[in-house]
Amino acid sequence: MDQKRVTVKDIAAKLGVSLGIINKALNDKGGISDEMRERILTTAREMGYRVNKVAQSMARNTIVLGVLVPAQEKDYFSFLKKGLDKEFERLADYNVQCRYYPIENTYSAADTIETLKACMNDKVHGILLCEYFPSELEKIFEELEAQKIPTVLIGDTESAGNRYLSSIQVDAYRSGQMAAEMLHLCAKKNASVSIFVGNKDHVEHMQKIRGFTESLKEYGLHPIGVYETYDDEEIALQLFRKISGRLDGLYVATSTFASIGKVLQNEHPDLKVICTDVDGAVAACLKAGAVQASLFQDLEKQGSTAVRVLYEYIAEKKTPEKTICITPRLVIESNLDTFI
Amino acid sequence: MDQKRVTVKDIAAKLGVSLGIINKALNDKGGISDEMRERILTTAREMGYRVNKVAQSMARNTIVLGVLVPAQEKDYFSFLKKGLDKEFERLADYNVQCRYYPIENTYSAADTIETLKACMNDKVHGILLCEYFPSELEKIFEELEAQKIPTVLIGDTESAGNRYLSSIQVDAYRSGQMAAEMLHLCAKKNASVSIFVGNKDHVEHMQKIRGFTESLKEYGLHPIGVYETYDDEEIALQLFRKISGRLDGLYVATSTFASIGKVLQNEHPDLKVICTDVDGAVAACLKAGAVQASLFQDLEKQGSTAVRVLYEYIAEKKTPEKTICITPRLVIESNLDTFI
DNA sequence: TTGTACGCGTTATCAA
DNA sequence: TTGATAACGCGTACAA
Repeated sequence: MDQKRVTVKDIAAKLGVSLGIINKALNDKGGISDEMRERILTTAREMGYRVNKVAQSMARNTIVLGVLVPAQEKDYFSFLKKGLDKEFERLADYNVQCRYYPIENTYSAADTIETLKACMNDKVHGILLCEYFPSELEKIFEELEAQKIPTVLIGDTESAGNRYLSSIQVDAYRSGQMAAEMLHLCAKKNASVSIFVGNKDHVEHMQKIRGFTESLKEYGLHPIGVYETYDDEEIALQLFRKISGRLDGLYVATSTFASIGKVLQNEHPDLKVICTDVDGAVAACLKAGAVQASLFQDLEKQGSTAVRVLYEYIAEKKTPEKTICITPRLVIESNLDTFI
Repeated sequence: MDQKRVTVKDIAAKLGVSLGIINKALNDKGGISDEMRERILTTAREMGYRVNKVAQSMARNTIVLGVLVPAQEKDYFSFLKKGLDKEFERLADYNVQCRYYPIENTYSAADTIETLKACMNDKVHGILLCEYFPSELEKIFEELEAQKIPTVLIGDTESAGNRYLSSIQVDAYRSGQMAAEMLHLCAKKNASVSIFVGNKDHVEHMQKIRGFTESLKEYGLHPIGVYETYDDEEIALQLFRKISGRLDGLYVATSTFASIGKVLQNEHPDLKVICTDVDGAVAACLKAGAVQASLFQDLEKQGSTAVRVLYEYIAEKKTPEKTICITPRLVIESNLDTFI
């Protein structure tokens, strides 16, 4: 740690060649003889050369990243955006520019394609896609691949085939497992439990259901139904009222919890409940003891991870995992304040 | 986000002055008229200037950080060191050097003072102290303060008076609270519970005791004793055998758990146990269901945070919190693998 | 008090 | 295929 780092200059001096040729060798560029490349690479290795990323980022051309976002930002999206902005903030000093491209209607294939084309026209070096998107996009993903524009997805990957660099996701299967384990810990033996999701069509929710029900077996808990709330508070409440009588434990795997939370405190003192994420309703119920725990999905981290992964691929040729899962974090009353 | 960042050059050009004077104004240096400073600072603000840290770190002199470590590394220390090294690795590109100073006997005031003096002789810009240390150090801390060498402590702060920049600690009080809450969730009502710590003299352990016992009251759990294991597996086991009969729940607030773990699985199926950190024994018991949860103290994060805080103070004049608490993370069986 | 010039480690451009 | 040189944004030493 004490001695100075080896620089390209040191290599050039040792070999008696110029800096330009060193750069070509180190970066796999053309216009250099095989012999020279070999010579440079071996001495670089011998001398323990490692590129200085800071200097590198100053010298190279600006990297431009295009981020496709929904034009009408939904509530949950603000957390994601916070993560994106935070990471772009950090990368600003690294000579990285971010360009946001709002999509009018994220359910329209035409809108999405149009926006992606605009992105490509602007010659961005990488693309970030942060919403569910329609299924007729195969063609445009082919085009992106042909133009070697790496694309990182947040969430759903269905319509992208395999033509994306990486996707950032909630570790949904594990969420289900953790919820089941927590219910196992705090509910009575052989308890009857249930799960509420938004929509079974959603891959993420299906994984939660799988993780949950598979773990239930191991813990000897009794599943009594999977219910879809369609993320509607009214529906959620009605479903809850219908089944709450024979319920010992409940995993609310979606953020639609407020309506249930209200009746929970007074009417169902013995019901054990695991929630998802942390909003005002969840926090209140945790404090009141009406909810035992919640699984914080850390959207902000998803956002910052997505940006970082894309940047590192472009700037440092680091190939990320095809699927990056963000592990949910366990929230209970006594660590609640660290999540707000 | 789209347009280019304002640089010192831009400010100089707009004002028709030189770069040197801009620098003096921005960095509170002498040899500049008040009027000029004012003029520069206001236009800098108007133009939205923000320093480019990357360029800054390349241009300035190397920052040298001294790290005092125990010569005989104890087991737990390797995790801390991992965090230190990781952060130094990251900062290497930022023109930061790290110099390790081993202390022969960390319980000897003379050894510690000698090492600190060596550190000062080398004109380090900041110091990191990562071990408990003796109590006769007030003088040397005064000297450090006089020489304006910022010092960050990891763990104990007793002998430093108030003469340190910041200290990084486990959030011990909260650990106690979280353990109590977890026992409340999984043990029966009015359960009798106990806590094992290493040593009551240790501030950190006292805080855990406080957090634990205070929370017990709120949850209606019955405390039946605080026990010191002196981090000795034998003692821990003996204590455990003595009281386990009348115990419903146990919080093992120190890493001394292996011996208890062995007898736990067969002999005490109904006892609820919360552990600290994750080693082989804890992992095995979590998998077997003999331990319900553990509180991961993230030593690695403590290490990296300490380095980062010290660096940011020196390089960016960012004054950190006097005490930085690392919140423990809840480990259960289904997220266990993410902690190893 | 202000200005000038050079250096940090790398990339990029153009000439040889 | 190779070399020389100018950037990138800032700090620093020294000259004016």
